[in-house]
Amino acid sequence: MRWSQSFIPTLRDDPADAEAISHKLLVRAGYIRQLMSGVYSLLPLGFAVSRKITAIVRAEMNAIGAQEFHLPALHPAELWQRSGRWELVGDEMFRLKDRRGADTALGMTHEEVFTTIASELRSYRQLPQIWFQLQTKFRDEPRPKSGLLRVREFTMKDSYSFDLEPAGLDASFQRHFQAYRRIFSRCGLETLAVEASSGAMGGSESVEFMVASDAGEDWVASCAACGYAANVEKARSLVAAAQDGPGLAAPERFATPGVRTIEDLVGFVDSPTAAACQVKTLVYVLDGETVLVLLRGDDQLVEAKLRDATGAIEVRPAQDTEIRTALAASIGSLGAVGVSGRRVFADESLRGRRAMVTGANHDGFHLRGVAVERDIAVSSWLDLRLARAGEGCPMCEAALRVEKTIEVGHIFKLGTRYSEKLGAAVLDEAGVTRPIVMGSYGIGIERMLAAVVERSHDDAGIVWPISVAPYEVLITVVNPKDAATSDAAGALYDALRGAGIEVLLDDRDERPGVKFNDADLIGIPYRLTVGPKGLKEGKIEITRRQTRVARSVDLHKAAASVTESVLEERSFAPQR
RNA sequence: CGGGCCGUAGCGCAGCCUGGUAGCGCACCAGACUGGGGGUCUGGGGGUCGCGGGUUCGAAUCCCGCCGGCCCGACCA
Repeated sequence: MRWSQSFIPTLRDDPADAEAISHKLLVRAGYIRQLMSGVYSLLPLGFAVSRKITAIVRAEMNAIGAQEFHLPALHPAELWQRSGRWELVGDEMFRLKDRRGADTALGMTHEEVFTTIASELRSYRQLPQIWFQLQTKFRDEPRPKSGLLRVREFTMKDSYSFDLEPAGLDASFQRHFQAYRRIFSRCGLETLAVEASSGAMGGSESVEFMVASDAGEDWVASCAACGYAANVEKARSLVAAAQDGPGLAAPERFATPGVRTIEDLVGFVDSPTAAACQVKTLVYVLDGETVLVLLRGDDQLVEAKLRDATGAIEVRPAQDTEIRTALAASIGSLGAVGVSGRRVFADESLRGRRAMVTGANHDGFHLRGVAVERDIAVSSWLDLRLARAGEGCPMCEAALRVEKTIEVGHIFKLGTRYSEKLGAAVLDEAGVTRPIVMGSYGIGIERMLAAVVERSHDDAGIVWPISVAPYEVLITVVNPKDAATSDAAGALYDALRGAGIEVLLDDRDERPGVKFNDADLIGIPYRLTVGPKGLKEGKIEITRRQTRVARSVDLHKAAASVTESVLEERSFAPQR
C-alpha cells in the first residue's frame, strides 16, 4: 500500500481524556476512532491488526479440531428466557423490540444459540464437538473505559465444547487451555493463567488468561514459588493466627461517641483498638434476604466470593433504611452479637478469635471482649476476605504477589446447565438420554490488540511484534521528488511485495522528520530508509523498530536481506 | 446509580466571570523555497458555539431543562 493513497490519519496531539496509553497511541497513530461511549471504529491499520490476530486465533482453533460457525447477533428473548438469563443478566444486555413489539436482544454471548443448534445432536458417537465463531458481542457496560480495553461492542472468539462425560469436558478444556497459550504467545503476549470466579456464567471451574498491566482492572494474586495464581475474586491466602489475650467472661459495652469507622475506633482516645482486633459487620442483601457478613476490621469483603459461596444471584450492600430495620443501629455501631433469626456469614479468619471489639447495635456504643464463636451465632464460616500482597500462598506458604492485569481470555467448564434447560441431549452407549456436558471459551480480540500495545510501546509509539503488525515493512522515501530515490524505493517495494512481504510505502510529500516520527508512531517492525544520501553510496538503511538500531545495506541486496529477516522472524512464532 | 469535570473548525484549546462583528495552534487547500528526525514564507477554505426553551434591543457568554463525553466510585460474564 502507498501511504499517499491510503487513510492513515496520524495526529500530533493526544486525544483528550484518554487514560490508557494504548488508547492514546491507537488514536494518535490512526488505528481507531471513537464513535460513542465504548464503541470504536477500526480504521484500516486497526482492522489489519485485528485480521492478523483473528487469523492466529482461527489457525489455533482449527488445530484443536474446532469448526467455525457464524451465528446471529440478534436474539429472540424467548431463548434467553428459557435459559433463565433474560432476567439474570439485567441491564448489561442491550434489549430492543421489533416492529411487532416482540422482545429481542443483542447477543452478549452465545451459549443459548449454540446450545439450540447442539440440540440436533442425537448420539454420543457424534461427540465430542468443538464449535467456534468470531462474532460481535454487545454488552451495555455501566462504565466503558480505557479505549478498547472496556467497550460495549467488540469482537469475541467464542467457542463451545460438547462432551458426553465430565472427563471429556476436562479434555476439551485442556485443549483450549493449550490453544490459548499458543494464541497469546504467538501474538507476543505473556499471559498468566489464573483460577477465576465463574460469576453469572455458572459452572464448576474457570481459568482466566491475564496480561500484567497497570491499565487493567483485575487484580491477580500469584506465587512465584509454586505457580499458584488466582484472581483476587477467588484467591485464598494464609494469614498469621492472631494471639488474643484471655478475653472477658462476657462482652462489655462501652461508649464510643462519634466513632463511625474502623479507623475512628483505631484512633479512639479512651480505648484504642487495632483494626485486626475488630469485627467488621456488613449488611448485605442476597436475592432479597438481608444477611450479616463479618470480617476482620482490616480486611475487605470480596463480593464475588460471597456470591460464589452462597449461590446468590443478586448481591448488594443494604441501604441505610434496610440496615436500621435489621439491626436498629446505623453504620458505625453495627454488630452481630446477640443477633438471631438472620443468617450470619463470617470469614474464616475470625474463627477462635477472642477479645474482639464490635458495634453494640446502639449508636455510639461498642462491645469489647467479644469471643466470636461464643457470642455470635455464625451460620457459615467462609473465605470472604480480599487476599493481599505478602500474605501466604495457600499451596506453599511463600509470600504472594498481587498485580493488576488485563483479562484477555476466559475459559469455563459449564457442565449441563444450558444443555438441560435448552434440551441438548444425546443417547449414550446404553441407550440412555444424557444432557451434553458443555464448556465455553472466550477471547476478546480488540482487547488483545490493546493489551499488546500496553505491553509493547516506547516513548515514540507502538512497537508491534511482527506476528500482528499491520505491515511487516515500511519503506520511508526520504525525498519523493528526487527521481532516483523514488525509483529505487518503488523497485524495492515491488521486489518485497513479490516476495510475499507486507509492505507500506511512505511516499507522502512530507519532510523526512514527519515521516520518521509517524513511522515510529505506527510501529511497523522493519523500516527501510531510502534517500539520496545513501543512494549516492548505493546503500539504504534497515531499522528495527524495537531497537531503533539501523544498519546500512547495499541497495541491490536489500530486498533479499529484508525478506530473509522477515521470514526468519515470522518463524519465531511457537509451533505446536 | 452517586460525586466531579467538559461539550466552541478535523484535533488540541482560548473566549463565558463582567452579554455587543467567533478566535489561536496544529491539520487542510494553492503557490514558492526546502529535503536524513514534526522546516520556512505568501495567500486561502472551513463554525446550526451539543440540543431545546427562557431572560434581553442583543446570548458562545446569564437562567432552566435535556442530550452526549470523560474521570473517580459503585457495578461487571
